[in-house]
Amino acid sequence: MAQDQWTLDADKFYEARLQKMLALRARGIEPYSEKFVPSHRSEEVVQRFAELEGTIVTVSGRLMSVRTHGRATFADIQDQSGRLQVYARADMLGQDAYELFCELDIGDIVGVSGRVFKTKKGQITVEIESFRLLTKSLRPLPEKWHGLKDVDVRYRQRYVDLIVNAQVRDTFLRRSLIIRAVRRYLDERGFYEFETPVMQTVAGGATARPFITHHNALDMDLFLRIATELHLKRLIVGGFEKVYEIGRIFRNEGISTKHNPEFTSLELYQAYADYNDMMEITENLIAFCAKEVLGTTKITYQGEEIDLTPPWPRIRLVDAIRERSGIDIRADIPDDRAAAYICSRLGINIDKTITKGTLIDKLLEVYVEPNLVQPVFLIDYPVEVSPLAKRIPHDPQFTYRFEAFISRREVANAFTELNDPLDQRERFLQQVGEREKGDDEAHVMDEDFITALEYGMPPTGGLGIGIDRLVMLLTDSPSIRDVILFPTMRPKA
RNA sequence: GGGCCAUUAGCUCAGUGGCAGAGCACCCGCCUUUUAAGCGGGGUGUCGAUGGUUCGAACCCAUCAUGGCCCA
Repeated sequence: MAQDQWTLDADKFYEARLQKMLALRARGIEPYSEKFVPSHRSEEVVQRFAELEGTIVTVSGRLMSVRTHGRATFADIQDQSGRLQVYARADMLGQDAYELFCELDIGDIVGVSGRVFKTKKGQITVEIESFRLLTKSLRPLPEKWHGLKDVDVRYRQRYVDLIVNAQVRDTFLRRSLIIRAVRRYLDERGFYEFETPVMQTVAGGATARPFITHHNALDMDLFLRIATELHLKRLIVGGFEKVYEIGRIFRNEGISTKHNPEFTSLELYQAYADYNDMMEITENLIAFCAKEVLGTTKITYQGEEIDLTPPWPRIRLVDAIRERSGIDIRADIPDDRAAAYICSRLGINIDKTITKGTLIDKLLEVYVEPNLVQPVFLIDYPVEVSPLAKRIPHDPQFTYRFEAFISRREVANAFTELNDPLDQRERFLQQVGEREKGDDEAHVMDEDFITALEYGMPPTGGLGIGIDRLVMLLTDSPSIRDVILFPTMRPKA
């Protein structure tokens, strides 16, 4: 790393800029200036040209391109809202100031004041009367036509990506707006946002491998959370009735276009509700976000039209699997032995131990998911794969659980929460059994959570939504790395 | 974990065994309403790294590194 830095520092472009910066300072021009107060954003100057024409405005931003014509120069400055053309004339600024302006480099951050006008070609422009260098840039920006494409550099140096790729800037602004919309939707409906521990002695609430860290003073290992579920339900036990958390989750799994080791989830819990209420929240919340950010519930994702308008159809998981694969979960897979038989019959390969649960996951993945383009709720999941969901009383091998799918991807997972402490213990023990059989993603025992349930948790509906996947959907992004600012990367050699 | 592909100038990319290339960026000169401004001049490089083959390697081989796509 130090070597890398040294190599960069030896860079010829850097050297030239550094000398330029030092020369400015020697002349009494501070290259890292202080507070500067613009009167308008560049976008405003363009949008409100009719009223601003002829008036003096002050704008600030990064110099993105320069067109010099001898005694006059055009340049584009870019602030968060966009780009604005500015125009510097020697006769207006005076010889010294004009020459100083010409010494600016692309990438420098400047503040300018001047009169708003329109050029012969109709370009809205600010004719500079005064300007100040606010920050000298010592590194050259990528070129103006093709921008920055190298994904390795784009992710590692996202700041450069954000400077030169307007599309990327737009995606992350939308991400922020989507999360704002989620909060607004929930806050307006009486939900309270809480924060629960990221470091836990037991990482539960999902089936996934956790990251391990170490607390020195206590000399003990801690796990980074894989879900917010069990703590939020403790809050329901504690008497809060509508709670949610938008937070970072960590899962020690592979990295792909759909998986980043750290990602953001929304989980919410509502006392005295059930999974039907969660379905309503899911479809309305996602439709609300789409409307807030895109102005419509009819979106295009990777070339496919998707209509998010509620209500979304509800299909029982058993029916979906039977319809697509011909396998009837109830009749054909009574136990793990039957599951193994089905696997060999269908030629399905499962890299984990074949159980009823893993086979159902596989059938879902292979036969059902590829067809789920339009939003749909698959409901009533088998108890084996749903250790925290309440059983359906008249059909106890199944639970009040659903997953919402859009564009072949799971975007929400929810259930009527299991609040029977005895059944919960039984389910945990079942999971511990799976773990002992070698499934290191099986759920762990959490005695304190059971104790909480023993104090009594009201009937409750709970919902989890993957924020990153939602953002991918609403920004038409093919990879999760397009919606995570600083995705996990190996260090550059 | 496996397969395939990529890595050449600041950026985007050509270059498949014989002097290291283009456009933009950058540097120098000219140019007062341009806008992928224009005109003239200049190549600024550890060809990802390390070995090997060869008279000679950016190019062929091996290993490694990072990234991408597909599979598990």
